[in-house]
Amino acid sequence: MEAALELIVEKGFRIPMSEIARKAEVGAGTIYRYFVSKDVLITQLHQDLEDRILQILKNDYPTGKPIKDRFLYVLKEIIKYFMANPLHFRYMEQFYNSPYGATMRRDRLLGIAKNKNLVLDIFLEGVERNIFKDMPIVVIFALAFGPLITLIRDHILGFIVLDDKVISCVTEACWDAIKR
Amino acid sequence: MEAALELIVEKGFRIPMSEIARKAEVGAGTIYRYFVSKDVLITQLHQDLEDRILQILKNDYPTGKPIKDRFLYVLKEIIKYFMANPLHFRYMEQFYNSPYGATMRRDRLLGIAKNKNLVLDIFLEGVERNIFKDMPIVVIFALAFGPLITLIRDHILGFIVLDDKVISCVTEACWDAIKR
Amino acid sequence: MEAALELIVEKGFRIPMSEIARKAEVGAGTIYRYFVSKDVLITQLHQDLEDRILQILKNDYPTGKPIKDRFLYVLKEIIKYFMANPLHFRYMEQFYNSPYGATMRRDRLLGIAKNKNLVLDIFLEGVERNIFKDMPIVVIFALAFGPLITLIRDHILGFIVLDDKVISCVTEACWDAIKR
Amino acid sequence: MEAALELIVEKGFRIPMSEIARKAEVGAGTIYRYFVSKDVLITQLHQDLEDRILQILKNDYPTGKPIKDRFLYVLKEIIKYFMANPLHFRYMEQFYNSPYGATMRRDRLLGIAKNKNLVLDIFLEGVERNIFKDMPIVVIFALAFGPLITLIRDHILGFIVLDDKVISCVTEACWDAIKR
DNA sequence: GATGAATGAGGCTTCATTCAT
DNA sequence: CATGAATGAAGCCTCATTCAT
Repeated sequence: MEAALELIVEKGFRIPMSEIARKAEVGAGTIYRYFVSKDVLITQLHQDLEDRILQILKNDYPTGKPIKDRFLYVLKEIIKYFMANPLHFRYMEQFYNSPYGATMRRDRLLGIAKNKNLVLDIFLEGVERNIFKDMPIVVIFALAFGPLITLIRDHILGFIVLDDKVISCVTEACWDAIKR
Repeated sequence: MEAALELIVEKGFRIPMSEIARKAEVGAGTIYRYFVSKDVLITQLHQDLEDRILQILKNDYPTGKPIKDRFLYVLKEIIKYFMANPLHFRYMEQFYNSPYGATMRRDRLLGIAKNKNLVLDIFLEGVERNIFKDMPIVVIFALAFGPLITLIRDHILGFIVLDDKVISCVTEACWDAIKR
Repeated sequence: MEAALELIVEKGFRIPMSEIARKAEVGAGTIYRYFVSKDVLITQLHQDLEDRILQILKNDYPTGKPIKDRFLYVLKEIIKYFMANPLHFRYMEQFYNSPYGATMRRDRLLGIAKNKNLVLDIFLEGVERNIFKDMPIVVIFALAFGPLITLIRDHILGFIVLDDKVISCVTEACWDAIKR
Repeated sequence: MEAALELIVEKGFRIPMSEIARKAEVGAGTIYRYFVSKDVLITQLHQDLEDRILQILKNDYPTGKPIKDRFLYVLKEIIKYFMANPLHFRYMEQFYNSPYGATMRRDRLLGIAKNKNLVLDIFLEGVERNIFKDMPIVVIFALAFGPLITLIRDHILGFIVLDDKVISCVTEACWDAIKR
């Protein structure tokens, strides 16, 4: 999976299985003992990455703290995760914008929708308590997470250095965008 | 190109040339009289779409109006364009997140960076005059356009209806995110 | 199909498509313009052979002649056809005794069951008019055609020369086996 | 061998060795401690089945009885054996009509030719004493055993029920076919 | 002696591209 | 200029066989 991750990020899903095998230093057939097909490998890899991110978000989640704290925690954690794992980000991006991700096709890009106990709750609470602007949840989502994706990509491509100061600014700005 | 656009949006770049030819009701070889290769067809198609969007932004551009007016104009125009041409949006998304778009790989997703006379000017002006927050231009970009991408996708997928009211709310929220 | 026939008879269904292509002096992909898959090629080839045999049986069929004449005509015609086309016989044999033929799996080996207007009629008439022994049609079939298969194979393998005299003897013997 | 028999009958020789191993509840490599290769396994299995049939024919063989008794004995014994062991019949059929059986390719289908002391003797005696029609031994073979094969297959496929009465009829009919 | 994970040659099939008509 | 049949390189996957444990 490591080899697949690296090669797919570098060359796209068209990478031949044989090349993945070579990079992983195993025989071509060996892969098929663990993944029924190329499609399954690709989907599985996505699943794994998503699970990992969700796990990270759950660790140290500041349950009970004010809503703004929790919101900023999630944003920062996601930014930090993808800064530390740029390959994961690039993989997710490719996956969602390809026929492979076409089936799920939700804005689960950051594993958000699935993680109902954490992120979704923040938004529901924010809307109910009139802390957020009066907009559909989906729009709140877009305002809060949309910039992150663009920004992380820019960081990975080297167009910007995301230091703590910038991260603080940006996450605060996202808060500004959705707060009433 | 019309046939290619529709098929690629539906099935991805893996669509065979022969199928594009069939949909276009021409012979398989005919395509090669107009495009040297499949790659060229795909790139050309992207180029065409990008040019069209830029052209639209230039029409009725409110030169001379206040910066906020110009900012909102650009955002709304982009939203309206992609709402009217969902295939174009989906194509662009696929293109950028694939090895085809890997060479340019700038955040030219909306043809913005290229259009230096319009959009970039707005941001430069906003930063210089201390209207915007004190952040790198790239970050301003992300805050302003990131949500749009997510939102347009949601609209195309049917998760939300973008009526004039929502559009106004969102674009205003983007303004909130970047304004000081 | 000619190339496939010869190679399959010689080496079995395991023959690679690439080899069939080479023998047919076409590119490997060309076959797939005419047959969706190897399975289809194999099944189609069987179908064609069967149709040809049925066609031959219909030519010069002695309608109206006594039942014994018609019976002997069919047997002899089949023997003569396969003597003239040994590859066809060998192909049919392989086909029926393989998973390919498993779906039909009837004793249509000689295209008999299908040809309801000719052969089946003979048997039905023979049983009704008490000319044949009092046995199920299926058994009559077996007695009449079973020996042919064995015999034709022996002839093809060179164990016996089927001249007109032997053919007459054998077909008469088949008649003896079923007549009351 | 049991597992191989069942699987090959069901799915043909293309069945993977690994599947045979699984059905036999042994490791994939274990098979190779008893059979050098897949080909050897397949051939050996055939050999075993053939030997078993020959053995059965020898038991209770009515040596010394009239030729017709001995003839009918052999036919009935074969029918009974394959009715009791339909898998064996199907295996033999597949084997002979495949490249595996191509090397022997004699009409040893029922292990007859090999069993010179029993079956062949009957035919030689019948011809010599002018009890049978004046035809080559091979033809006599075909007339006597050809129908059996067809009939047993029909029985296994469920097209007919071979009760004692039908068996008697058929074997008598075979006798009619070859007797002068 | 048994195991079963690993191997990699080889098979089927796809499809971008060519070129004779 | 259009056509579409032909091509064959290249990709995915299978499976007989091996061998370290």
